[in-house]
Amino acid sequence: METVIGIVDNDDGKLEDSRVDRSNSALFSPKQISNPVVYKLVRVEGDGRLVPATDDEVMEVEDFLEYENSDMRVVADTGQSLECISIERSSSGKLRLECSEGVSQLGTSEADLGKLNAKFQILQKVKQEEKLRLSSRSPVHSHVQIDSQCSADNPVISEKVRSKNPYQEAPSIASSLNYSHSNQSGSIDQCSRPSEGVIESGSSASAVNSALTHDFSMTDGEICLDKLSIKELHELFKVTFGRETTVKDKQWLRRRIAMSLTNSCDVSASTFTVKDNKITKKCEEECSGNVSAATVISVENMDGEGDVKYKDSCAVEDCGVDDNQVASETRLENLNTEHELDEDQQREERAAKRMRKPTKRYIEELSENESREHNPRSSSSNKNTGHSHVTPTSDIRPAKNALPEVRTFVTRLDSLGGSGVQIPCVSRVRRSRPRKNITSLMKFHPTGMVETAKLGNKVVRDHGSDAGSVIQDKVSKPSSMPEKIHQSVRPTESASDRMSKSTSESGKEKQCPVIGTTGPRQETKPKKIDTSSCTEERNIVTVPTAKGGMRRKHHRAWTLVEVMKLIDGVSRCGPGRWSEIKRLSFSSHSHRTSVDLKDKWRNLLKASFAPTPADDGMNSRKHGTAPIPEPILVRVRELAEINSQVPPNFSSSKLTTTGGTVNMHGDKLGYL
DNA sequence: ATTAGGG
DNA sequence: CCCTAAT
Repeated sequence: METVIGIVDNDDGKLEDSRVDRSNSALFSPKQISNPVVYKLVRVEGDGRLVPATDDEVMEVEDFLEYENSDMRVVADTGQSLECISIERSSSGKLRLECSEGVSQLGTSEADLGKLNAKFQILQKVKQEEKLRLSSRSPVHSHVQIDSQCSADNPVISEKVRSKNPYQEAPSIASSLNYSHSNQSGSIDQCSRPSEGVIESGSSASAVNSALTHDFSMTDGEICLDKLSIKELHELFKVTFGRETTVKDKQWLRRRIAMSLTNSCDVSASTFTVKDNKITKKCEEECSGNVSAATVISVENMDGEGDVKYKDSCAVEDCGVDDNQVASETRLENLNTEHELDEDQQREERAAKRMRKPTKRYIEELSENESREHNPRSSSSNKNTGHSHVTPTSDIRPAKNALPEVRTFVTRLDSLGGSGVQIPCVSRVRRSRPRKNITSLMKFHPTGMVETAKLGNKVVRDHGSDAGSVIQDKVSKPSSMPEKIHQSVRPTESASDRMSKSTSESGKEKQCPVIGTTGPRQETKPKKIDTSSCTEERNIVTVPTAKGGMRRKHHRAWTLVEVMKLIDGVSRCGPGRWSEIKRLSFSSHSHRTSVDLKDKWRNLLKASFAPTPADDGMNSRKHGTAPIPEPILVRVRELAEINSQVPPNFSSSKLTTTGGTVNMHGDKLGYL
């Protein structure tokens, strides 16, 4: 059996990584290849086609894999968010899903996961037993809805899924994992393709998958979590998210944890609806049937009224529509709240209680949250609270060809134009450059100026709050201002700015053409959501500009990993070839333009030659700016010398101190 | 479009 | 980081 993994980059479907068989052979050891499960990286086109990766793409992946130490793991770099989602098969044959925020943090995440895994392994047993019981007791609904992409292009898959024998034991359940991340990170679709005996050969892998997935979200997970005391939940939470929580709502905690553990998407509605025995069971079954079901569900809800679909996908006969609705809603709510976990339990609790119709935006956020643990997203959620339905920025319309229903497709009401035209929205892309707009408005429309100015201020404030306290942002965002304004201003500040820059404005706003009604299968790609926004939205500071305008300054601290990559790149391509380096070493990190690289290098140079960076220590760098390890500086120095980039002033004085390494290139040393 | 430099 | 001039 073959598993195809496609990673689609959010931005207009340009795919970030992809690989095909050949790459497999190159990257993996023979024995791994012989493994029944073969991971194939392909690019998923917007229309859902799977296209073999190009060499270029493969290279990118390789680069990435390098990082990951070549576990049998495929990592999809979301680019902007640096989110990594990997599916790894451990030696034990257990499949594990990982989601980490960034490469640099990978280690940590893994560790955490490891802990979690350990903790949950115990539970697994229980789970399995339970599963067996369940399966024998009631037939699992095999029909699962598959992600549109997969289903569209790979009918086989769906078929296979369907064919899966419900009565089989858990282990033999063939499941196709479908992860669709609507968020920026793009989506990862994993479809298992039954080339041959799906059930036999595939079963092992699939079983693993399902087991894995089920761990937390499913029955067992549920149950387990259910049984944990608050304290334990807190502990778990801490382990999971690396921070404490004050929330006392068990349910909430459970959901959070489950989501996180399952890589979010997988958390099925059941997770949330635990209370109801019935539901739980149903869910379990459903879950066991297919992980993707959950995902699908969420997507559907996004649509606005995805209930119908949910039903479809949810094979469980017991499930009442209401239940489903509730479940999904709840879930969404959670997602929504997620990002703000940090401190206010108040808000959290409130959110948990509140039930409101899911917005598309929520979904986006959800996905974002999933990928990135929590990210206090600026306000968007709150704003929407008021008028939940229309999300100015954009809506995601999952193309689910699978469903006949036309109405499922999401459309966005373009209030901006006031035209009231429904536009199927593809992705949330910058509609226009806010900054520019504002300025231009100010300049040209004296009348509008007031309003605009106000907006500007508000925006500024928002940003400030972003940087400062998230809470405030949310709470204080009355959003009394006309929605329109919000739209024009806020939306976008999202990341698109940078994204467009670095990613090549490919997407430049591809606003979807107005299409009255589209078939379900429409071309729009659900995935392209720019999740980056969340990433980018953080740390945005507005600084006054001489001209009276305000410019936004994003600050993303350079991680050690990035620095190392940079250095590596410089050593490979030489300084000055920033775009090259960008391509080589930073293809995955969408932000960080070549200019950024250059700047960083400049800084590094400065730092490396600066008066003994190390010694005084705390004095100079207490800010929390990591001191940049000597070795790295040394490396920089070396490179600088090699390229005769030695800063004017400090030519050699410090070099001597650095030690032998430098001397290798000796000619540079004045002393010699 | 990419670079180098200044701010 | 952002911006701009120079290539």
